[in-house]
Amino acid sequence: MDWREARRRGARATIVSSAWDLVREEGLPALSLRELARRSGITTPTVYAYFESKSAIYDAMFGAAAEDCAGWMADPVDTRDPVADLTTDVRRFVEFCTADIPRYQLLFQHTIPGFSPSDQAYAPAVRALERTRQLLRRSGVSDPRYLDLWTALTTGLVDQQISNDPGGTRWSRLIDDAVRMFVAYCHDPQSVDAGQRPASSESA
Amino acid sequence: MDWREARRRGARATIVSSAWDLVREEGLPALSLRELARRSGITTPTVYAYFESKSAIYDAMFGAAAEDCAGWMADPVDTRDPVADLTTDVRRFVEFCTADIPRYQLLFQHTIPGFSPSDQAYAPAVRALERTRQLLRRSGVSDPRYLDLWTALTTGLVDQQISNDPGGTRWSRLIDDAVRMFVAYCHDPQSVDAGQRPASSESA
DNA sequence: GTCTATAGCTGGATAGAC
DNA sequence: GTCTATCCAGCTATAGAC
Repeated sequence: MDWREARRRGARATIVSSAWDLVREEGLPALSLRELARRSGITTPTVYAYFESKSAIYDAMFGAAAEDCAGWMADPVDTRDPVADLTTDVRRFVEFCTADIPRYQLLFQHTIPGFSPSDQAYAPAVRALERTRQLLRRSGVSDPRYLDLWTALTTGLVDQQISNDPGGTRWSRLIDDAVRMFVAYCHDPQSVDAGQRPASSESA
Repeated sequence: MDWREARRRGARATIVSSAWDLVREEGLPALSLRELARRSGITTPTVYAYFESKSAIYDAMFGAAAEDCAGWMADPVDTRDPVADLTTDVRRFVEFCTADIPRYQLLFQHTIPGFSPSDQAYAPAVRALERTRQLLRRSGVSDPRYLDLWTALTTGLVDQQISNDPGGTRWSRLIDDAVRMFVAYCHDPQSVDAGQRPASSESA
């Protein structure tokens, strides 16, 4: 392995780390190359020695965050209770997302005007989704429609938690309910009509 | 009613309308007072004759969009089938959100750095939520926790539809499933364990 | 690779004449 | 209320010496 290349990677990683520190404090759109250079102890042109544009920095930040996400979610959860494993998985996901909102915005919302991640930076997210797919399979859910329903449910919890109760637990504490609701329906979607119990009171 | 005041309101409304045209084309963060003035047929200082700051323009835009939302959702849905009414309501909501993504971003995501809506601009959103609460009640759901679960589920569908399949129907076509899943669980949350059916195949 | 210096542009907001 | 003219600040990105 080339030492020069290793040095270069290290310098890039330092800049990306400073960039994350910056946006955590100032917000995702507040990333500026001047301030980034200042915090990294270098000057703006030097930043361009490592990244060809601001967008390339966002891409490297995206890649690092996606790796963090994959690592955070990767711990084994196999307790021989598939539903409990699913619950653990969502809990981890919600914790990961709510712990760092700018990171969530870059990874899962498309809030930066010109930026979309490269395939390389996006790869860990694909792996994470595949892992979720397998967890669902072990719980007896394999219909791809239900995988979509699952991602809607979990990102909805995260989204509401972040948007309407940042730092709180108003939605994250609903994870157990959400998972049980989801699994029950996917296991027996037809049975729901039998349980219908329309309210008789109150109209218009 | 004062004619001067009416004129003033009309001019303000024109500017706000131009602002929405602009962000629909260029994206929410691309709103600039220069371009807004140009499109409105006036100059930048004149904008300041009607709005004291850029943030005030965002606030007026928010208020207009919130009124649009309330109006869009307000049509009666009473078909004497509460669950069908709920489904109609979600369908309307998803259509409203996906029809105009910058509008969705301003209303429901908090993506503009310094901006948060005034209480006045926010009021229609409160009314809409109250209406949803009543619809849920008519379906036999009154636990506030389940209202939160409901908002998570519906915004999750919108969020995934916009983020991962803009212009498509990959998530919006799951609305029926989502509503039935939700109602079934809320009507009988305890029954779900009975339906457990862990998959025996496949491990690690 | 790293710097100084700066180009080139766009932004929000204001002064002051009319 | 509306304009012309402008201030001042910030930004990305580059030129060119070392």
